Amino acid sequence: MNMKEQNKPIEPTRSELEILQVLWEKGPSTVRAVNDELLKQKDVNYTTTLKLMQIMADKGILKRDERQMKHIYSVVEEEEITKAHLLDKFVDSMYNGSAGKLVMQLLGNKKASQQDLQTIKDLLKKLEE
Amino acid sequence: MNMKEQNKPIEPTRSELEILQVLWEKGPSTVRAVNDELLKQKDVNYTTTLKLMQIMADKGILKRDERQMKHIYSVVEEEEITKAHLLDKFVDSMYNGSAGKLVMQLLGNKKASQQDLQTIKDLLKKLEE
DNA sequence: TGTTTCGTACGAAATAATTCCTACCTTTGT
DNA sequence: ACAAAGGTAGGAATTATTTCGTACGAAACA
Repeated sequence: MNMKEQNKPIEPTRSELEILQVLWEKGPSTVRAVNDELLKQKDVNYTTTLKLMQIMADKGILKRDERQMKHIYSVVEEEEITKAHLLDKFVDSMYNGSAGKLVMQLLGNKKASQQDLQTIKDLLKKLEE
Repeated sequence: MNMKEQNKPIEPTRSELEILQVLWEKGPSTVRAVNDELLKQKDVNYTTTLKLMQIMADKGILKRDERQMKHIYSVVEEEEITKAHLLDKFVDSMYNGSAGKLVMQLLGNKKASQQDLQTIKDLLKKLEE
């Protein structure tokens, strides 16, 4: 019944992304749990979240375990895969595909902490080998 | 007449982003020029692009020079500022604010070329000073 | 000058995304 | 057994975004 399109990478909408983030952080969850999480950030009705998650399941972004009355939703695609894809798209469209340019901007920003710098240095060292 | 909201950072929609990209690359342009550029990627009607750019001007994302019949549109905010803002948002929402995590993913990807790596190393060296 | 081409303005239609109302079922607690 | 609380399912309403038709003015040119 579901019109899944597993081949094409997903393009979550803004709201869908919010839900993905909760599920990434919390792991498989009920709609209630996701909604409670979202409520910490914004005002949202329970059935709105329900509907959204149903739609996402329909699209194949989420799957759910219906064995219990309280359905458990989880993310279909690996978190890292989805993020990698979104990052690629971001780099392509914003930095013309140049990862270097992106990092340059990132490090030029306040966003990069000392710890980040160290992480990156270590990573580079590892890549040398 | 314009409902500009200069204070709040802009949240361009998907289509608006496409237009911004053209303007970033080509500099101030007519609607015709932007549309021609977009046509290389997708099928889009001239008046669609016109309308979109008018809306963007209305929102304060673009400004235009109406002195000539062929209006010239340009981007209001510095390219770097907008990109930095979008990058920030991306890091925050996808990597919980950790620039390090993002770079890790980036370097783990095929997306980072040898040149990118060198760029990043040089940048790090410069930051040390 | 007349007509064709190219431009803007603007409203409205078509789509996409988001939100919520209502119905109805199950579980829980009295 | 009954009421209250908490679930799901769907449709419908709303809002945001995208697309395009039509009107009409200015420029190009035969």
